[in-house]
Amino acid sequence: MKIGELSKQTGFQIETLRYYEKQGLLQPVSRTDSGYREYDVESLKQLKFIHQAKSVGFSLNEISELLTLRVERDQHSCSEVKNIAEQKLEQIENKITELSKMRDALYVITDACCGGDEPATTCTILSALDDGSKQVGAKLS
Amino acid sequence: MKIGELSKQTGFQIETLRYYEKQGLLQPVSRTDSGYREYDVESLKQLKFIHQAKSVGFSLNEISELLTLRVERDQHSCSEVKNIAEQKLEQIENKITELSKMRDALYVITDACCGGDEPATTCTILSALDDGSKQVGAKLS
DNA sequence: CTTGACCCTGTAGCTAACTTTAGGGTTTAT
DNA sequence: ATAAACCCTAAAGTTAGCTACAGGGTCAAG
Repeated sequence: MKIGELSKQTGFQIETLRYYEKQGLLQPVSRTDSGYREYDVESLKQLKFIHQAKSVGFSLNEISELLTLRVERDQHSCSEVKNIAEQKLEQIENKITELSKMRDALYVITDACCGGDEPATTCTILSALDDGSKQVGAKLS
Repeated sequence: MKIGELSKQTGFQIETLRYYEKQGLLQPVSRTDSGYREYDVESLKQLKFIHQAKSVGFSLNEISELLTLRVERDQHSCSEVKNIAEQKLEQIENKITELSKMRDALYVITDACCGGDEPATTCTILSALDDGSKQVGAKLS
C-alpha cells in the first residue's frame, strides 16, 4: 500500500510517517519506479507498536530502541526490555510527584481565595505568590 | 543594582533576566548613562513572585497576566485571579490523570515481565506493545 | 594605562515531535 | 488531454524557555 492508505489505516499523518522514516522508526518496504513509498501489513503492525509505546509515554528515541529489541528479540534478554520500561516508569512517577506537589500548593492558595467580585487588593492568591519569604506549598512537600 | 547583582540575589541567570525583559515580565527601573540596566527592591519582589508562580506551574505568559493583575489590583476582582488559578489547577490535574493512566498501564505490562536473562523472544512487554487489538491499559482507564 | 570583570545588542541554537511551505512529478478518471 | 488526487524532496517554521555566541563598550583597581 502507499503512504496515503497507511495514513488512513493508522491515523498517523502522512507527514508524520515520512518524519518517522527519517527518524529511523519505520522504513517503507520498497519504492515504486516513480519513487512512491510502499508499505505492507508489517508496517501496519509496527505503527501499532509505535502507537502503543507512545501511549504509555515512550519518546521516539526510546521507541527506536524498543523496535530494535523487538526485531532482534533472540539476541536480547527480558531484563534489557524490562530495564527500559522500569526506567520510564520511574520518570513518569517522578513527573506525577512533581505535578502533585504543584497541585497541592496551588490548591491551598486558591482555596483560600474568596473568588468574589471585590477588588483583588488583598487577594490571597496574589499575596501568596508575592510572599518570597517562604516557599509556596512548603508544608506539603 | 545592576543585572549581575540581581542575578546573584535571585538565582536567575543574567541571560534569563534579559529574556524576561523581552517577554515583558520584568522591566529595569532605569538605565545608566552607559546603558546598563538598573533594578531595585521592587524588581527583587517581582522576581520572587515570578519564581513562586513558576513553581506552581504557571507559564511565562500566564505569569505575565498575573503580574498585570498584581499591579492593577484595584481594577481587578478576586474572581479574575481565582479563575486563572483554577484553570491552571485543572490543567495540572488533567496532566496528572493522563500520566497516572500511563503509569498504570506501563506498570501492568512491566510487572508481568520476568525480567530475567532469557531471550526476549516471548517478552510480555514487547508482546503487549505489539498487540494492536486492544489498548494498553484499557482495563484501567 | 591596561587588565579583568562587568555590561550591551542582536542573532542563532537547543529540545521534541511534528507541521508547513515551496516547488515539482505521477496516476487515474473523465 | 486535462484536471484532480496523489506522491516526492528539502528546508524552514512551530512551541516554550531558555542558553550561547559574536563582537563590542564601560568601569575600577593596581
